Amino acid sequence: MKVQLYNTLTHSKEEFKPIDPNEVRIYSCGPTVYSYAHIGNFRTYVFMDSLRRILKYNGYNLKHVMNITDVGHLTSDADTGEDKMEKAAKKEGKNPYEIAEFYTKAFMDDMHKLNIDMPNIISKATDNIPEMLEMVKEIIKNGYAYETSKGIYFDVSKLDKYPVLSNNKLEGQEAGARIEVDPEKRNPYDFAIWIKAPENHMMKWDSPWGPSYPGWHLECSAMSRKFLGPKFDIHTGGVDHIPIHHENEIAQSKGATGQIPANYWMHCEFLLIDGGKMSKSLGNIYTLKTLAENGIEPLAYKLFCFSSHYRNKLNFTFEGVKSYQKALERLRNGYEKHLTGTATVQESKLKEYENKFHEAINDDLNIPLAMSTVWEVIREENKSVQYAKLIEKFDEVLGLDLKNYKKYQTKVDVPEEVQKLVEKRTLARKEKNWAESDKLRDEIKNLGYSVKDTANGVEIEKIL
RNA sequence: GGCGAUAUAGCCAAGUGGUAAGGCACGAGUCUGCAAAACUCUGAUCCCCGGUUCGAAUCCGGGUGUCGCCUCCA
Repeated sequence: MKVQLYNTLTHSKEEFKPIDPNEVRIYSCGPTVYSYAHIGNFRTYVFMDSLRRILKYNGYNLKHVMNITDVGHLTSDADTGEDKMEKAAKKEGKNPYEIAEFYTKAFMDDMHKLNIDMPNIISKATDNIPEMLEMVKEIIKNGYAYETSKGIYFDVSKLDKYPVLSNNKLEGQEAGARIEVDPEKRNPYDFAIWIKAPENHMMKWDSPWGPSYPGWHLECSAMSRKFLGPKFDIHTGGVDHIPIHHENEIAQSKGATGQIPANYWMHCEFLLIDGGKMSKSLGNIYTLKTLAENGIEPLAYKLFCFSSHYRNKLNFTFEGVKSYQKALERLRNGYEKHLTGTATVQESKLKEYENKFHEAINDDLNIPLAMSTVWEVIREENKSVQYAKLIEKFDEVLGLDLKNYKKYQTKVDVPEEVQKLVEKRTLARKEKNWAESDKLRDEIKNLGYSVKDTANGVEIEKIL
């Protein structure tokens, strides 16, 4: 079955054809590890996860690289701001390497919680400085860069075409409207590929231009070429990367190798919060931890991401994400029911569901549509292990870890006080003393726990 | 000012020419001492106006609203 992917480069859906039929080569822009990643960041990694899993589902082998940005990402694109890593380090009283290590680990932990299928190569920018330096030299040699007092700048006017991804018309933009004009720059859109370090800069390396450090965009160009070669298949990132980061990455690669590094450029849309932008001033930058504090599992957030197509904005609300916490639990329930089912299902019926699912995911990752098929199978009246197996197969793409559903069933530590009340209530119920039993239930509720009488005995849950 | 996206039931949303997937909530029911949970059932003609067409949520034109980017951001 053909895989269709939307390519930002051509603004259209295209049939996916890998360069090497035996191995799809992918590069994904990874995190800048200067603070905890938020749920908006993770939407993009959930998208990356789906892409990986869908390609694998279609039988492709992957060689996939993701970078960890631990240097050179400035707080302003005017090449005047502070390095994010150093800023965070200053704030937390640590050195930049400690900051990077700490937040890289936090990031990996969260990725694991989301059951993200990880790229096989994950590499830090600071481990690839020689390759970057080499690329700077090539770009200069090829006549695409020049030196100023601040560093080495890429000359966008030397390119046949500068914005290739977006339709931004440079003429329509007012140079310096919002960023300072650097008189040494030849064109307003020229950007730093290599930056001369000020005296107090902590992360710096020797170079022909003295102690200095790389521009943010350079790492992706250098690392993708190092691990995947000058031309690979797919490049992923968030939509915000389109106008600057990916344009500049393409510019650098063209300057060094003469070609656009990837054939397909895929971008995940933003997550909105309550219909608007996520921002520090509104205090709505949520992390997986924030969600956990509200009783939302990481995998419920992942399922929430599946409610919308990756190229559409998705509106996050707590009400909305809670509904997927519920849905996740029902998904597990439904799977469990099939697991113990004894009905026999015709192969053709299974095939029909499988095709429907497969067609949806192959149509530019239409997971929201694919989910409707998943629910159809879950809700199938005839409970059958065959359906359970089919759901397991679907979960190879979804990555909701349904097979291990038991692992996620809430195990709460109940305080002794509550435990005693529960026992008293069980006794009262045995004696059919409903008044007493209901009174005890209220008392337990006041302590923050709810009791449910199920066929298998009493279940206690912490009220969130 | 430039670029772009979007407008589908209470909420989140899929669907790009043939009479609207799915999830959650609400309501009803089964079960239960009651409740909860679980399970089943139930709902929309698709922002407005005009056009193309045998036929449009789906194409075209106009309008209105919302949102994003153009500054760091996934």
